[in-house]
Amino acid sequence: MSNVRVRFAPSPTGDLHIGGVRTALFNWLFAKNKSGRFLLRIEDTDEVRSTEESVQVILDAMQWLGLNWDEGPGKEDPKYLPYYQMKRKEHGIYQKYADKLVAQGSAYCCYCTQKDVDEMRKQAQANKLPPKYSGKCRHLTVEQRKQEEACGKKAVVRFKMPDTGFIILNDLIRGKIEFDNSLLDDFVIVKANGVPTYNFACVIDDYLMEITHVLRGDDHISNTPRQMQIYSALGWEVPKFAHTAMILGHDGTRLSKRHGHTSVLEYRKEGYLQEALINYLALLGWSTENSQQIFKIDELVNKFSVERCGVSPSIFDPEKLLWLNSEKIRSKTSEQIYELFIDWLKYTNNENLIKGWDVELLKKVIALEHDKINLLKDIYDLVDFFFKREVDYKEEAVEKVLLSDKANGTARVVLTESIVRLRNQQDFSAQALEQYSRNLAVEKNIKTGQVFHPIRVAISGRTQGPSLFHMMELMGKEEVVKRIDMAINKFFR
RNA sequence: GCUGCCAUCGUCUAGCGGUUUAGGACACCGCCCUCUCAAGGCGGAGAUCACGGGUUCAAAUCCCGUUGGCAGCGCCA
Repeated sequence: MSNVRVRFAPSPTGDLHIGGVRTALFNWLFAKNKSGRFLLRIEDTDEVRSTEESVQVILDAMQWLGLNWDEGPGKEDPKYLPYYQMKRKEHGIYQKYADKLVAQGSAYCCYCTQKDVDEMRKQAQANKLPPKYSGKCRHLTVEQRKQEEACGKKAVVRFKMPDTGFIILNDLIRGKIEFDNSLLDDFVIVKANGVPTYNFACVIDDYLMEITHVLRGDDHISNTPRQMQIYSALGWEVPKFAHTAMILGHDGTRLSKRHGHTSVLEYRKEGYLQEALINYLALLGWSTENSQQIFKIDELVNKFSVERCGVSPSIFDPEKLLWLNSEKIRSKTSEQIYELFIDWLKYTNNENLIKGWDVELLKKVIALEHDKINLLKDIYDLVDFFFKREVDYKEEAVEKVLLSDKANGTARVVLTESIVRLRNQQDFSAQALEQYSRNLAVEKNIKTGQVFHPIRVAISGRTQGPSLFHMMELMGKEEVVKRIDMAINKFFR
């Protein structure tokens, strides 16, 4: 095992997003590829928006995706726990370092109100300067501080950014990026309520959890110089950073609700396979030399490298995801698809849909419809006519194949003849049935299609479906005859 | 406004100075297969490599600039 330690650190303020999954996936792949450890840390310092339910949803989603963590909630390592930031806060972890920074003069208490700060930012922006906090409270004397406290004001702790110099980030994906310190303001590291802010908690935890590599979206690039300054002030070694390009919606803007499904859960409900989502997301912002498209998870692990991550953002393409899903489904056995279908029904609370269905028959029908399944949710509509007592005759199909001028006469003859002859048909195998049908066509001097199609519609109610003769074989003589009879009664009486 | 990132077919991408009349994949179109629908096979269309300058014998590939897009600029993460 290497010493590589990476983490996925979601904030539990909603469902797990496509973008979040991609970040988690890259971290997971990186860890597996390097025989390192993948940790899950819950960044719940947003007391207003963080929820218990959201934590559970994220945990469930990660599990479903197979992005299992080596350390994190439920898999605590005594050396690094706890894995929830609010719990870590209760342990005084952040306060300790905030105090240290204040004591050594790298941070200070600030009593400015939200309003004051807004005003300063507006002012700066009006002067075409970057919106910065002015540093007003930087040099408060002990006296002045006491005075502010006496007024009942609660202080935030601000980090003192150097006024000069540059900080250089050597990004594993993008190379060298330079930041001008003077453009950055003294950002808050501890809020008035004593809770650490993201940039601070993140650094403290990454250090204490001995994170070696930080892989995250490039929307975090601008946070990096701030975080690096904290590492530096504390005399800590900076981890390696790798900023991946973001995933955008069809209009090229940051993926959000208005782009349709953004939550993993929605994809699960739609009947996407976990491996299809993983495979697709791996393709967004990462590629191999030969542009391979379809990967097994192990292959992904073996071939992944940050060096081959792209720098330009990519647009999420639902169509390609769908294609990958159908590919993954096609690569499974019908037994496996059956299992997945059952799991999906359970997950969506639809088990009653197939109540009373013959499981063995279902598996065989799935095999027959195999390459038409794009999503697990497609299966029901593809197979239900096998199991229903009453055939649901589609109006269009009946009109076109049974009743139209073109079909008129022959459809009726074919069905009435078939009902008698099929009843006496000894061999009900697909092969024999095909022979029977072809013979009938020759005998009546009509095209094979004029035999096949009416029978298809009579027994299934639709014009589309699996191989007719295999369908008949599976249904069995009794059912086929019954259905043809039903059709005759319905349309030719 | 400030700062940063990015720029190859509609989309995901290969490409790391000559092997490129720019390769693959999705989607699209056509043909074949065929009892329908799919799947599969074959083929097609689709990219003046954002633009403009350099560097070089040679540039999608290196450098500079321009434009455009996106992101960040919170006591959110």
